[in-house]
Amino acid sequence: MRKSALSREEMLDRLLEVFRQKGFEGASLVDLMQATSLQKGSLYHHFPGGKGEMAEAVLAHVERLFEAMVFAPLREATTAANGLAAMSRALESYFASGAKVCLPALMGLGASRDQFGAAIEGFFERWIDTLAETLAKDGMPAEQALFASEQMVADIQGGIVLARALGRTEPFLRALGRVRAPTAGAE
Amino acid sequence: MRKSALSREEMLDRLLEVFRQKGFEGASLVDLMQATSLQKGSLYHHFPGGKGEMAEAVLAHVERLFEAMVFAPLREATTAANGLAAMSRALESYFASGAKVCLPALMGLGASRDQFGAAIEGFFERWIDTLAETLAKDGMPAEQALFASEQMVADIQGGIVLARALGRTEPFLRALGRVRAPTAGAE
DNA sequence: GTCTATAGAGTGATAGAC
DNA sequence: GTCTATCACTCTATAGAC
Repeated sequence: MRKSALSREEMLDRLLEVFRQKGFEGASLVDLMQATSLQKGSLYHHFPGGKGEMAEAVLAHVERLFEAMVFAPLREATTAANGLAAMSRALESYFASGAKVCLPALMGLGASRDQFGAAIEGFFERWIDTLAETLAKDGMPAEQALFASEQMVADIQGGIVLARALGRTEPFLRALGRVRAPTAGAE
Repeated sequence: MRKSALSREEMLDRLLEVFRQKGFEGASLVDLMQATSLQKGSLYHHFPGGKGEMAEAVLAHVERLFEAMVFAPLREATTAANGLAAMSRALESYFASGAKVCLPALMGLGASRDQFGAAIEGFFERWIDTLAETLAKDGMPAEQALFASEQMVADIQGGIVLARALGRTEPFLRALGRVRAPTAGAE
């Protein structure tokens, strides 16, 4: 019984799902145990720091997922339009068309911001910066690209808020549409 | 029978502040007692349904605040530009320039959405609808006004998310700026 | 034997309800 | 203030791979 039943990746995926659904304060150890099919002792073996260390690891996991799914395609795109299209596609599937929440945003709004501020801040800074570099590929001045990127990320996050609040996915999908066609709204 | 030390309005204001800072799950009865200077028994006298009823009452309170501070000025404005300026001013002070969170948004993202979905949905629907009617005053077609309103609310909510996440108020203030000057971004 | 992952009884503290 | 349930967490034990 020594081999790990779950890979660390799979474990983090399941923990992420619990935190996304219940938030940090709302997620109990029992929830986390059930999601991973692990007992308390096993969870504490992997995360000696308890719930806090789990959340920290999950936030790092999310940033790795974004690096692979969003940031890398943005960097590799040759034109801004291509990059935006790739990002839009990735976000649509990652956020399940607006039904699923952005964990760094959720934790940033709540009280857990105090404990995880650095990871949350890093996540959004990296997103906005990477996006700005992509927009600069079309010759947009650096400062303008930064503002446009901030607006796009804000629009997307607001789209998720509205989609969740209204119980409809359209607000999120329309926000993605605006990002894909920045003729209206990016400058 | 003693006179209650706090008016109901004042009580709701203080409860709101706790829920804004800690979220629904994160707010404990002790937190709520301290914020209101009330004992458990007194709190349960005012809200027999416990924490859930407090949150319900606080959400209704927030909608009343918005009605007075945001929706009414929007309705009374003679031009869209005047309405947007009034809304922008009200939001800047209500959200303390981005340092304070929007409770319906926070609760909509978290698990408390299940319990308070109706109030959260109503809040945002009302906001978007009122805003769309204001934009229609300048002759914008109804459907376009609805999309533009949704985008504005999304941009503002995203601005709050980013302001909190990054620990800077500028993303929120810039979102308000875009709302005030809808030449870039509203259509 | 050692190391690693799983397991679960049991701790005190605190939760929300009444 | 009193209640019980649940909280996050500790500790010790065990099973199997090396």
